[in-house]
Amino acid sequence: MKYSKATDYALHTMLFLTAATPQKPMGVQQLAERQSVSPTYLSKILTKLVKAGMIESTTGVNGGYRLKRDWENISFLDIIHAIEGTASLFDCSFEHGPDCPIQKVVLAAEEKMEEQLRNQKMSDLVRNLNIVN
Amino acid sequence: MKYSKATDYALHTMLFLTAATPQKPMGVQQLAERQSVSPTYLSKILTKLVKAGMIESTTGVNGGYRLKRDWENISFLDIIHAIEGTASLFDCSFEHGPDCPIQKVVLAAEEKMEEQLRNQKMSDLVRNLNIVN
DNA sequence: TCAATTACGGACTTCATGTATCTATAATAG
DNA sequence: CTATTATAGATACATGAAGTCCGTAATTGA
Repeated sequence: MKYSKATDYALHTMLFLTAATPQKPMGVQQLAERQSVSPTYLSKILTKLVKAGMIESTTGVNGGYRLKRDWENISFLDIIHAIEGTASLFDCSFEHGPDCPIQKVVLAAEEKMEEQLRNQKMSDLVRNLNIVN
Repeated sequence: MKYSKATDYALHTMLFLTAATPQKPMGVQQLAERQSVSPTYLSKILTKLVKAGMIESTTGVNGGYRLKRDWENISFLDIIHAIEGTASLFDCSFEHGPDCPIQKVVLAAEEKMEEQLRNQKMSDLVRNLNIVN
């Protein structure tokens, strides 16, 4: 069980955009080069972030991706959910009613992890960084 | 990102064995029927638990699987690690030194989840159950 | 108006892994 | 010796991740 590389790309891109906070949008070309990933693939990932409302995109010359207002409140969990989906990481496939005791335990543990990821904002992380990336 | 069905099978089997605590070992045949899974497949899963030292197996007639001593201290995390492995669920594939701030955040969150799973013993769960499975 | 630039979306390929089955082997009880 | 049971290897299949290719749409600047 692992988070996908797409999540890795998304988190790093968001960290960079948060640290940069440029007026001008940044093209996927430059963003892709920083992570040694193909632009078209990264584009697909960033489109998910756009649809989740975290960033906005503009086409045409000088277009690209830029943080939206409220960017200071974007958490790790927001980004991860946008890429991985919001399904819980355990589904009891056994037939013993709706409340499986095992399911309850695992989901409670997962909730602890999500609580941490929800409390950690990207903007907080940038604030504590000297070197960027 | 999801826990595998194998983990689901392993957790349920361990819960059942813990609740049953039989003198006689229980054959994979019966264990498999309870979960509607093929015996040979479940066998492969249980072999992992054997190698992890949680249960022991005996071949031949009246053979099967049985809990080992110290079974009262087996945690959810022990079982999950035996099946899924112990690798962390996030690896930064970016090139910026050994300490990636993103990695640190995600791993700290994962540690919170593992802490819960480590504290929850199977035997504790059984103690609070009226109906078994 | 035209051309260059940029994001978006669909189809597709490739590869790794989970899930599962089948069969042969080894060990043990009676 | 035979039946029963776990173990291990080979194999097959489905699914999803990772990534590519190409056509379309929108926008800017000349």
